[in-house]
Amino acid sequence: MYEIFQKYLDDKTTLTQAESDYIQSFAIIKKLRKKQYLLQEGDIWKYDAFITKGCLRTYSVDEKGSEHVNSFSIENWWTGDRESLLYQQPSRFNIDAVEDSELVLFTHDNFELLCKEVPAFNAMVNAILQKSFIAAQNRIQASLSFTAEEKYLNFINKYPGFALRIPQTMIASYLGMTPETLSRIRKQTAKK
Amino acid sequence: MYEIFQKYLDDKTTLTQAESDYIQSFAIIKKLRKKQYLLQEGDIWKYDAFITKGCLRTYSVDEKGSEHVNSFSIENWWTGDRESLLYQQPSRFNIDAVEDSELVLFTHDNFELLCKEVPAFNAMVNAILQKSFIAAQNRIQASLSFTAEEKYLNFINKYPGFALRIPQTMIASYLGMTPETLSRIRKQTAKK
DNA sequence: GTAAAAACTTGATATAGATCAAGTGTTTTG
DNA sequence: CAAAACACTTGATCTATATCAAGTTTTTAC
Repeated sequence: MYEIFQKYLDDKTTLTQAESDYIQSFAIIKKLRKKQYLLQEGDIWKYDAFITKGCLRTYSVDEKGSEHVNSFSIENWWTGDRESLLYQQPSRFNIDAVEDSELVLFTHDNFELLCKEVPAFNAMVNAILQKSFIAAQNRIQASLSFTAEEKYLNFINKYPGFALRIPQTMIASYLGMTPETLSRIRKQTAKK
Repeated sequence: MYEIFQKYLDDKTTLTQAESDYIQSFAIIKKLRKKQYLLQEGDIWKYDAFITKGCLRTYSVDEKGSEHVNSFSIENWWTGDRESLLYQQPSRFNIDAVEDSELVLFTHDNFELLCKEVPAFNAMVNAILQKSFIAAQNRIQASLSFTAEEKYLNFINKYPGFALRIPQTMIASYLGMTPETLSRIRKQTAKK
């Protein structure tokens, strides 16, 4: 499955053969069965993880035991807990597989080495971080200014396809509403 | 007021005198009166802006005319609209001064030049972006899992001092509730 | 220094969305 | 392939927070 990551690199950067090989030398391939954890609350996250296939979800569990989905990540995107990684502190999140999935992992030490030694790789990583931040900003704005229905319409517009792969309960949680509310909204918008 | 930015740089990086001078050569000092705009919706944002004094707020206005505060930024922090900057598209946000404020601006072209030519500066910028992203993630989590009261308590705990400088109406908007609700929560929590 | 504007509080009422509950359909798994 | 577990729907009711309204306090600006 490394080819998919290689294709991603070729698309996002211009690398010499030596650089490509160097990057690949650090890659760890990991497969996850549906529902399998990549990270559990309390663990310290130590990787940078690229998804070549499947779908993962990042969520937290509050004192009442309710789950809150922070994000979904699918193939050709990255996942992990940056806060736990940066401060090397126990994670407040769980990450698990929504579908059978395949990942390319780098230990963060190796990843930082790559950033240092391969300028184009570093530039790519910064560009990703920029976009992640912008996406997070937009999510905050949506959560502040949209009604439940608007949140749903915005979601399916922004991420068409997600709705087909991810159980409604999880999408409802991601959007900050109950599954019942989402079910009613879907019924209502289907009519129109 | 450049000294405050210089102190920030000295604190966050190790620079040669030449590098320091180089950075300063691009700095633009800007003063803002309370309520004055730094950026208005529809404008394209072209700077990187560091606050040496005061407090700014970033907000959007929805179709019904309601304002939604996306963030506050105070001295020793950065502000701007990264989405507008990165894609050079009209901003959906307004940024204005909550108090009389002073900024150090860099045009983004110069800023990128600095990132390219001064590695320590580039590293600092990446570290800021990391932290900004983590803060945004945490804000999303809070908005998904907290009640109105928990949001307020989390806010004053995380940003003590903000509550004293920023009108309650704006804080309420930042927290995604009405001013009336915040007023009632404050009354209630004061009793305890 | 005073009038106007803004910010905050408090009460009454409304409502979007939550919760509880029960039924149906659909995967998963031994 | 059967039954348990899970996902979704629908209805009835509840509740946290919004909205509307009026009064008070604080800030702003000439």
